[in-house]
Amino acid sequence: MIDIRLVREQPDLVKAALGRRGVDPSDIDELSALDERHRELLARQERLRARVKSLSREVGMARRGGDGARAAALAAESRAVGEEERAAAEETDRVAGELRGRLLVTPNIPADDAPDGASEAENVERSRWWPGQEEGRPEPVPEAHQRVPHFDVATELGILDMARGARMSGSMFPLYRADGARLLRALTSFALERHRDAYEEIRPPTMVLTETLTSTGHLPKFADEAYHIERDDLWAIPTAEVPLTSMYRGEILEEADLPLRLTAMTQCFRREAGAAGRDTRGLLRVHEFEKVELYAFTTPAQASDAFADIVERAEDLLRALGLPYRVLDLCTGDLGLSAARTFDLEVYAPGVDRWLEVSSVSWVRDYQARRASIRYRPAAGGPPQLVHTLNGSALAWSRIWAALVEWGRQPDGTVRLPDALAPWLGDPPVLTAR
RNA sequence: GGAGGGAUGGCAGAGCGGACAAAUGCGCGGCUCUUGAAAAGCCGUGGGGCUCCGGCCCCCGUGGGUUCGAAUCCCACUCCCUCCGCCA
Repeated sequence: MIDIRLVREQPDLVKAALGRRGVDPSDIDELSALDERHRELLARQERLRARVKSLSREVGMARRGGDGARAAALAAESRAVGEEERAAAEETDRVAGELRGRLLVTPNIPADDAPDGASEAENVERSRWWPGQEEGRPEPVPEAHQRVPHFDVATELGILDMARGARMSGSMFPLYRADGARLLRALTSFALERHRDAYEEIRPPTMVLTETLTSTGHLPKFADEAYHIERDDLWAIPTAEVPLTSMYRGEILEEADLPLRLTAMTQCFRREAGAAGRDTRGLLRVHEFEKVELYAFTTPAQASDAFADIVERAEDLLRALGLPYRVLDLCTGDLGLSAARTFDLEVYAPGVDRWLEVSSVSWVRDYQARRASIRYRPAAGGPPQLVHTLNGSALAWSRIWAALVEWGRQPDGTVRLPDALAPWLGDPPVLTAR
């Protein structure tokens, strides 16, 4: 959530900032009006409440003083005021609920340096990398044997079985086999080991409460994108960001403990309701995939370093895997609801001839911390402050798997993988037919 | 799934209808004493909202209810602990 006080005190600033991402200024006016109405109602309710409390105290004193008649009269008056208060509270709650509902779907204020733009077409490419770039070699041109889509390579080798995955779960639920499954396992170990120096490894639950999914901003607005188990009212997580944010929900951290950095590999579940019919072949878009996430709770001052660190770690993995990639600075029109700034990392996959998003690193400022009430006690004293949260994938495996298989395909049809995976897949690491 | 116990501030733990944001201890911060430290003593120390800056209101797991008045009584739910059952 954005801070309602900012809306109250500097509505023009909020309108300008959110206008950059396409929010109608009248939405902000409505927020202001609801807020003002809410405060009026609250003040009225609290005056009544204070009256009830002071009358009740007098009842007690009168009774102890033996003045039964006076006590009865005061009690009657208090009861009347109490009824008035109950009615007032009902209206206050109604307006408060409406205000909260609006705030929950109001997007975050974009960072000043996030590029302006209306859609993904206006994202800005910040950098590009390919193997050998440091030695001055040109961008690689894929060979003919690398121009085979991963789903065909995988069928040849028997390492991915989408048809049988669909048999048990429906389409877009991949089933990896043999070396394909081993590759996935190797990637997770490879990444988690590399993050071990600074990030605590977590294995969180992957089914969460409604409140947990609301804290990150996925609810209420994007309920259609998530799987929901109705009987137990639990949601399948779309990313480890969701449980990790709630790890410290409602807590006050010590500044000395910040930045607090976590990493987690989890299954990620996405209904992809808005993309039905798109990218239905292979691994470009699936309902379930594995991803290693990096996460940080920081003070505001630590946030930009933490952001840079997550981006650097995602890039480091891609370089170690030898995959050509580019870094996109998302324009205001393409930012997710909670994000103030986001860098997407995309790898080029020669078989499908597409850039694939394999990481999205976001600085959320205090937007999720306010929803989740996660604060820190400043070392210098003073009241608790909201933390900043940052998250990023490093990395999402299904698309990495596809890119590795396409780039690594050799003329004989086997797949040569980067040496970085040798500890898990043999030296040299090669995927062969099942 | 069954039986029982529990949920209070950073932690431990009292409070069981009336000035309770809540004893006490620990922890933490400041001060005194001391060459310094320790010990001792004194003082302070939860969060949130609104405010005409005087204050006022809310928060004792969550949500309802009873009452003039609820941390305290009633109901429901959640979570934790112990035992039994079942189970990867």
